[in-house]
Amino acid sequence: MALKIYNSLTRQLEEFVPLHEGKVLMYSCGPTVYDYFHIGNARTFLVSDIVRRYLEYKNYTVTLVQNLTDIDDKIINRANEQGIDCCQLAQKYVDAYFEDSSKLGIRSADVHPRATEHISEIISLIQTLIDKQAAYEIDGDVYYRVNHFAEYGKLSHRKPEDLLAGARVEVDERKEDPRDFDLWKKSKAGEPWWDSPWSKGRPGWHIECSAMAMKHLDETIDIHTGGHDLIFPHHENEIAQSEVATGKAFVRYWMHVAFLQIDGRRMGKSESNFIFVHDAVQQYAPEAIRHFLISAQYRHPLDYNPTSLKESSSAVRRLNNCIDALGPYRDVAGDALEGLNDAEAVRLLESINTMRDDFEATMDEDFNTAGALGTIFKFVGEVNQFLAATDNTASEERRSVLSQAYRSLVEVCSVLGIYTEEEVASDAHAALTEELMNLILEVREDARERKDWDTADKIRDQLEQLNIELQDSRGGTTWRILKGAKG
RNA sequence: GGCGGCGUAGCCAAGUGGUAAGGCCGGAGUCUGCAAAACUCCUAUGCGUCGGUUCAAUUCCGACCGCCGCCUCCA
Repeated sequence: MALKIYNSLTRQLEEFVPLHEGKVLMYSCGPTVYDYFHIGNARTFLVSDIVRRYLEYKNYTVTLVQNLTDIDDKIINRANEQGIDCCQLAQKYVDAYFEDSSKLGIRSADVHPRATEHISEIISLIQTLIDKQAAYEIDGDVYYRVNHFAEYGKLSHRKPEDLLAGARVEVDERKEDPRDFDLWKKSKAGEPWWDSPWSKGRPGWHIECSAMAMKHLDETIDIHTGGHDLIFPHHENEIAQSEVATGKAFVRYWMHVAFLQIDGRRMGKSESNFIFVHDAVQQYAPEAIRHFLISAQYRHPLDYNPTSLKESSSAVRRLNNCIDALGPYRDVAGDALEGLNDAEAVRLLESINTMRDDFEATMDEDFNTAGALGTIFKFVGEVNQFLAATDNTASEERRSVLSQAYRSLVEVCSVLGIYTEEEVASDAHAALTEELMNLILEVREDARERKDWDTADKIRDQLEQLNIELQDSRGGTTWRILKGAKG
């Protein structure tokens, strides 16, 4: 099956063929670290994470680079407000970025380059552009000469004249053309600066991504992801800078993530209607937040509201219940599933295969995570049905198929990050917990024998307070520590 | 003005030229001391409106209505 990606550049679904077979070079636009990131930002980061995971699932070797913009007007302003150094401010939010994104299960990129650590690469790229007449210096500032690049506007599908007509561009009289943008900004008093051939100053916003993508990946990369708002001007400018500098295509597949909305409006820093991931993870389980963020296809707007998060929490609980129920079969050996006699087992095996095929077919269509969730939950229902018809003395055949169901389910859920396998609790502490629980359950069982329901219910209720859930069934009482109990 | 997106059950959301995945909530049952979980059944003759093409459209075409976004920093 072939993966297809919607390429913003062509506005079409295209079959994904990486430049180098089996290898994918991927760049994800990361945060500007002047504040915590909100769940709208998280949506984009999460999409990158899932694209990467799915490509790995398809056996590609992925190199993912995600930048950290650690010098910028907003950082300077915010640092001034707080009376601290830009570096301190940036470092604080870099740390927060890693902490919060890791809570959401977003894996670190292979490289997280910072703008301030690539000043020399940036300067040399700017110099190349100047040498090629694609940039010019005025009073220590360097501007990109948009007119020099005939294809300017090809990503955002804008005509040069339209860009002028809109004319919300701040007019700087010194620029040759209002559309020209900063490559290097001369520093004003009190601003941080780096030495350059033109002035003591700092890089413009767009140039860092070109420089760092080329340094850590290549002059042509396969996939570049970012929020929809970055199409213009950020990514348009990246193309202009990079392609003039190298004479090569910069990015082969551009992916842009639609906005997360709140109350029907875009969640944005400038709208003051955002919810920090930092706060959301206090309230909802990471898997629930992920489930919510991927419950719509990434190119469709998604509206945030507490109800949706609650729905996702419930959905994730259903999934966890199913996987937990499969847990006991996890380590059953054997793939030898030829010649099954048990018709039910055969049917479940077919369900497993169907689920995997459907999952892949759906994800192959431009990472349709919402559809993928559908296939997973359909399968959950089938597994539950099978389990309901299977008692504790399941046959070897059934145990083996259940084991396979477990592994398949965990694998696809891991691609989406909506299920995290718990570390095997094997320390002394866990063993003690186990024994204590056995003791408690034994006492409770005695109470139940006597029909002393008050005592039995008291034990159950108080354990629940400790996030331990008891379930009485014919086969006895089971317990488990609730995951994602925040929701 | 230019470019783009969205409108599918109470809510969220897939999807297809041939008759609507999945989740949540709700209702009725099974199981259970009760609960929880799970299971069973029920919940859109209809996919914004109006036209057109077609044997057949929610799916294609056109018009319209409503909502949103980008064109300026924002994922």
